[in-house]
Amino acid sequence: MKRTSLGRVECPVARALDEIGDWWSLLIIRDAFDGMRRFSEFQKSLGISKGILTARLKHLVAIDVLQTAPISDEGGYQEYVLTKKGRDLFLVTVSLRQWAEDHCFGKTERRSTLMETASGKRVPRLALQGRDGKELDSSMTFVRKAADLDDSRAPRKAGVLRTAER
Amino acid sequence: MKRTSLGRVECPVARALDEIGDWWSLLIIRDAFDGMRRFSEFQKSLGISKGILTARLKHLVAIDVLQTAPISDEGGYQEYVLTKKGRDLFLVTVSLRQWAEDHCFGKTERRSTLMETASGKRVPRLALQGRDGKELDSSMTFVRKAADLDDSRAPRKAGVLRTAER
DNA sequence: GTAACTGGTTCTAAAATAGGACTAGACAAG
DNA sequence: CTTGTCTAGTCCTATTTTAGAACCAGTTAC
Repeated sequence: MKRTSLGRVECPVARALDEIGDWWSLLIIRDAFDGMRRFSEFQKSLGISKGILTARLKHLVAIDVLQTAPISDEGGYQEYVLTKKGRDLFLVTVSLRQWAEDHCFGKTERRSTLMETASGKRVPRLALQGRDGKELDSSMTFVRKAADLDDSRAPRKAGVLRTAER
Repeated sequence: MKRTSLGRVECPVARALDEIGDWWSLLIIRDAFDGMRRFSEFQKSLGISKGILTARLKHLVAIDVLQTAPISDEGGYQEYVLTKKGRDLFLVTVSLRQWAEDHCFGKTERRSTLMETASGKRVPRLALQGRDGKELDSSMTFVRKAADLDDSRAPRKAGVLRTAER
């Protein structure tokens, strides 16, 4: 009973999770953003078992999120660095970080914070701007299935999104 | 050897993944954004086993991402709707979606697309704006550990982030 | 009333994980 | 160049999680 693969599904969210949605990948990527490069650095930071870390790093290299590079000239150890594809996960980590800051910490709990180097201040809120410049939320969008290419103004199939008030 | 918990870690990314970083949660949330509410809708859409779906829904209700509501007046079936905490995951799904659109599809592969209801056009790119209004990338930020509260201009501890060119 | 559907629970087998023991090659000191 | 330590893994076992199917009680449809 192999874990079901989402690699060939048409929903991009599912494909993303198929590649980096496992328990450890995004934490490894977060550490890579934080400057870590060596096997032992990741292992120490995450407290992950070596077997799992080996498998995860191999997978991330295989899907071109990380790349190996010789650590000095020829022959010695190697390190893992983010590729462009890996660096492009930055906004994913930022969105997760901001969500957790809002919802997963008690008022008095300490947390690490993402800072802007230039200003020395906290990074501003991530926001999705619509065509008119105003902020978009989920109720102002819908998903067009790949099959509906000729029907670009189709409303959300299931009707109005119903949500809880709080 | 229980899966290691990240619930009490100080890094918000880790806490977020502790709550919703498992194999199915974000897909359930994606479907909820897409208007799904009933157990059977989720089960059909995801092709997930009922036992797992039951566990995942219970967990999402327990952490207040979803909420149950009676489907008609008293006694009948119930449905699952997003709470505010759940709706606030919108940008997480958008960032994952845009990343996968860029990196996980062949040129000719069909994909579903997130559309803006007002304009009928595709939702614009998500962008993180710095204090000066310019777009921020990972190299222009650093993580301030909770312990360094009094040291807000500390540079990234591990030095310059090294990445692969491509 | 009966048939089908909904929303589960329970079972088994397979896969993934944690944690530790072990090891080949790199590197450092003398 | 010899010894000792470090690095980056591999391999093993016990436990946990997952997939998939069977089963079941209450609800709705006919």
